[in-house]
Amino acid sequence: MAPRPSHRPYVLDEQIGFILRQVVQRHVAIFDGLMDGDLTPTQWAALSKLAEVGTCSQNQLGRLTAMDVATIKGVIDRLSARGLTKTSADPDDGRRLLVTLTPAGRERVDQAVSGAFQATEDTLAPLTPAERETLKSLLFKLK
Amino acid sequence: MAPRPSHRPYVLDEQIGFILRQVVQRHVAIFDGLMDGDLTPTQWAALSKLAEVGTCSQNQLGRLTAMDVATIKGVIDRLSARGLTKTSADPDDGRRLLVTLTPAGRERVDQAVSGAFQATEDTLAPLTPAERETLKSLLFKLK
DNA sequence: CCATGCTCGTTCGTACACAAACGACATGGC
DNA sequence: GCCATGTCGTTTGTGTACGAACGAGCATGG
Repeated sequence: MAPRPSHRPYVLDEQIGFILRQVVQRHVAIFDGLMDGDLTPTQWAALSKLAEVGTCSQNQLGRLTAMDVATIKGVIDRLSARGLTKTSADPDDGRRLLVTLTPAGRERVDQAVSGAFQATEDTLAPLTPAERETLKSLLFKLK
Repeated sequence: MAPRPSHRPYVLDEQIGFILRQVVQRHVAIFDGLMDGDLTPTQWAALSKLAEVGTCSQNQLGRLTAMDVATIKGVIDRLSARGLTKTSADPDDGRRLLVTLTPAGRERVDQAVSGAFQATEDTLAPLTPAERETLKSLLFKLK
């Protein structure tokens, strides 16, 4: 008797997690190249979401951008240090820290939008429009 | 004249980078849950690749696992500190640092393989087999 | 046999990412 | 009015991730 005809071998390069990591790496590299290297994808997520929804609490912004409380804090600290965002206490709730885009922040957003679109475009460049839709709908199911 | 009928709005949640980040987050969470929390996806990549190819140089291992030289160094340092890998100078090339799986490392790999398969399985659970193949082939083009 | 240029590994600095533990505050139910 | 519960933000610790600068070793051309 053969000792269990076997498990198929584990091939790292076929695993979805490993593939995803590489796709993200490529995307981040493209993104950084288009942003004069002064806005990371994470920082851009926070800024653009803030432009989209207006002032909101720090934790709320974290939820909207899929960031941990500790992560969003660091991101907002860095953006505020650069004068792109500003925080203030919520008069209605002593726990909340309200985050707002400064005028400089709004300007940076306006100026960065086209690069952000381009980053999506360049990342998806190897795919046809139909493939892009397919990919997005499949990834949505895995969120 | 209308001031340029407009840019479509930038909606963060539709951008491939933002979606990818969330998919990776979910995958990593699944992976960590299946590994007794003591092997990260990155550490597993290094270990399993080492099991696959046998001893190799540190930078080479980094290339095989899509890690920066600085990143692979940190990963190997931590794995070696835990006794799962071992490094030694290459007698044939004074620059190279050879990395090897220790017996304990090999044992940990054997014991972790099923969890690694399961992580892939659970991550892809929302998709049909056909969709999984489609997704993988699309992602491959974006690597 | 030596200069040039490449690769190897290290170090430093910055930026996510998350768990866990903590104190402050808000709110609903009693 | 008060307590239980839950939310908000902070801090600490660990682990990726990458650019940039560095020194050392190797290999090739001249």
